[in-house]
Amino acid sequence: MSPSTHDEPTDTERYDFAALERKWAPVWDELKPFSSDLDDDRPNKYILDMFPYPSGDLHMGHAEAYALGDVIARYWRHRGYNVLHPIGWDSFGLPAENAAIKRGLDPRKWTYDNIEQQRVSMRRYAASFDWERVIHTSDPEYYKWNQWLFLIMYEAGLAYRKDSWVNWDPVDQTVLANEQVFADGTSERSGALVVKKKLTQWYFKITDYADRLLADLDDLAHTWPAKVISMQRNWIGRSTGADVEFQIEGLDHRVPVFTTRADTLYGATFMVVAPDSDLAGELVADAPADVRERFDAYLAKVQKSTEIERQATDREKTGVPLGRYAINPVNGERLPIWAADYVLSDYGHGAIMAVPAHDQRDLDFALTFDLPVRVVVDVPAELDADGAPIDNDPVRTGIATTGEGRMVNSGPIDGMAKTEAIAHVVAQLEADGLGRATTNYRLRDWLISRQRYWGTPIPIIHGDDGALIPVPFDQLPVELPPTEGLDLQPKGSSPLGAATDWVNVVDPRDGSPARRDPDTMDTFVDSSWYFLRFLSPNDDTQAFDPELAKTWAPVDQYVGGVTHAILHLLYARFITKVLYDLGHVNFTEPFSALLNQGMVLMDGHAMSKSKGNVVALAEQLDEHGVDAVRLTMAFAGPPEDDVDWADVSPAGSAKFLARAWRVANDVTSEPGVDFGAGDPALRTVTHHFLAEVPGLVESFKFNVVVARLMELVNATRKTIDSGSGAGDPAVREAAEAVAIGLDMFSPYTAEDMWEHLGHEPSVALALWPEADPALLVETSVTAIIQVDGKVRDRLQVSPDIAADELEALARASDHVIRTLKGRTEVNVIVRAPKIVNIATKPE
RNA sequence: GCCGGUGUGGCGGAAUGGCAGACGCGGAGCACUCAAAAUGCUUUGUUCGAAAGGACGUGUGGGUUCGACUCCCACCACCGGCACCA
Repeated sequence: MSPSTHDEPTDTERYDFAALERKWAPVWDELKPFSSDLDDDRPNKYILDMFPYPSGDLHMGHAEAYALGDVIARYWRHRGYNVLHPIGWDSFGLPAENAAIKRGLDPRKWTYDNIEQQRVSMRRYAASFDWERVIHTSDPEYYKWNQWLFLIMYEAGLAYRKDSWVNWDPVDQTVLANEQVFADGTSERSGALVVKKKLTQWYFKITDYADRLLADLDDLAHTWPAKVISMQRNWIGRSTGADVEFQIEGLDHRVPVFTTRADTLYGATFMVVAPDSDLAGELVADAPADVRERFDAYLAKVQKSTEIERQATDREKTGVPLGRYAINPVNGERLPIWAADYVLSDYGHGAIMAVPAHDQRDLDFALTFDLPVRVVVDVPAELDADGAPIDNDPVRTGIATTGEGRMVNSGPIDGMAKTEAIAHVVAQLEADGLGRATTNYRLRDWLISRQRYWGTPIPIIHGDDGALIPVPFDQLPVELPPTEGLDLQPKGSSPLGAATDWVNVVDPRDGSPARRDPDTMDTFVDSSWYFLRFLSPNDDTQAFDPELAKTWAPVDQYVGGVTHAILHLLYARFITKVLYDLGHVNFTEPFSALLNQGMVLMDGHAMSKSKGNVVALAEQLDEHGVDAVRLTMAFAGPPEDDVDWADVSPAGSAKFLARAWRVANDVTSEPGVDFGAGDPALRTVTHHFLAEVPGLVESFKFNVVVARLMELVNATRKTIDSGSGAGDPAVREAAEAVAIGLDMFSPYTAEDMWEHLGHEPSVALALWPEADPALLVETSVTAIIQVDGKVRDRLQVSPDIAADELEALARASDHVIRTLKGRTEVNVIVRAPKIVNIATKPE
């Protein structure tokens, strides 16, 4: 039988989530309960969800993130805070451009159509965003300020051009920042294998900030996930050591190398330079033809190899001798110089001193090419099962010794331990002007140029003499030209270069012909400061209002996925420090606290079309309702854990919502009734709930909050059905607490309950009721009676029972008497009123 | 290899050093129903026992403590980051 032929009750006794959504969405549209006036006198909270990229409609991942962020935003409103909870779109970027190319459309259309679709879905999803502060990074009114940011950084020397080996995505036909290349050498965007190209590009000088980006992580250690902190530390990759300068025979300047093991300097037996470094070229410049040919052939081979091949760790060492010699500054020894690709041109100085005895890479190389190995650290040998020392000679074992030991074969530092030896060598080098203590970073400067259309034009004009001329501030924005007549097809250079009318300009200095920079900025520039734009989204005189930034920024709580652990979060931290240094903001970190939500999985796997396990959000919403889906996201577990949709029950959530809703329906007492006359047992449950939930929300234990809501609903149901009944004021008090608490998770249901309880919308604006301390005092507690730490009895006692009285009660327990039989007491612990523990031993 | 995190019922998960398994899913039974759906009630860690009542139990092995899921040490497994970075 089809359900539609049923005689369904049409009255209000039936919970109908779809009807609630239809009923309340228009009321909220009218009421605008989440529009924020930044000037009222309540305390501030800035709650920010990472803004989405408009790729199609919202999916389950968005649903989780926005459900969790909304719990926090709604919570602080209930606590009486003035909450700023804005939303916008990160709407520049490659997917729009690629989709446009595929369909022959303008990327604008694809982008803004998707934004509209997502906007409609978000409103249905009832995320409590302030819809009057929406920003799109692809609006000229927004990206104008990207250009402003670029220009102030250029003036400060923090934006610069250099010719360097860069990561090139052969599919998207653009360069990428280091952060956008995965460890396996593939592009974060297209998945293509990234190749190296030598190009002149724009960079932001993030390396100048490496130390501060690292040090300030300490301040975030308690409010950011440990995982993100650790990933950023790894990425910055600080390494302390020393620069050592080597004289090269026949060269008029010394060559520095970086080492973390200055103590092993006496063990250096050769030097290696990166084949693609300028130094290598210089060293072979006037080499004999045979050396030169070998080197050129090697360099060509290295440049053809992919990042993956180069990084294979068990790869055979390769290299060529350059026929040149370096002089060891501490003992004057001549060290042959080789070129080998295990040395990287863009780390340290692109050259190393090789100490094969104590560095595995150098040892592998030395053994391959039969170079000398000299032990300078006497590392005590480990003992085998019979107590005999195990041979640890690097040449015989092929294993470099890296442990602690005493220096040998090292002249004046013989006998010293590592730390002392390093200090001694560095001090000597400094005294001789041949070296110094220094620090290196894995972090590289941020490459921001992109050879694509759909991004912020770089506001620079190239004079025909090669001069770089910043576009004057009053001529911003440099707007993107229309796509008509432009071929957006990726071809290795920016499509903007072909927009003749746009790219050809006059040199502001003398009126001669000049060209605009044809590249656009990495879209991570857009998102590195957007949190400031929300404070004054329509300001056309400045990027953001510095006064509002003082009171509202940094963001109190940022919510988003761990995918941006390095990329976006590192860039935003960097740009914030730049804005601080340039006097635009008075803080140095953009996000005071960070919550990473987990992923939504299906059957143990990330959802993907190829796996065929995609759960459609729209279908879930239609089947279970917005409120049930949001509640399910929060109840599934700790927010930072992944949610497997196969393991959770939106139907169960809907069932609970119906139960909660019926409780409010059943209430018969009038609004404003004196709760004091209500059933004390239920009131105690309610006030424990009111007291406990704030701490739970503030420590992100949303799943426990939902459990507490369920307990409160169950207790209320029980009071209605088999206790003092629906007219008890305590039932109303409990139902009101449920409505306010439930608003954080399931606002439609909560709003309807609130109305049934005789209140005006919106429940979202209702203040959290204060817990009455008098009701939190227990009149009777359960004391645990243990023998040898095992529970033997439970006694209901007064909370202020005296210790000796409790002990006496415990000893009177049958269970205790029985257990003590045949044992001798050795100790008694009494912690009244909670516990008595009698420790015994056998007689 | 280095760094970080996590290990609790059939499942998702609770638990300021003090009742392990809250809350829910799933299962079983019952009520309502001609029947079903919906709803409600009971029950549900393993194991011995007819029951009363025991024993065991939070990855493994130690330790601290009257008392350890919780603190310390060592190890194992899984997840994540970095890795030819000198």
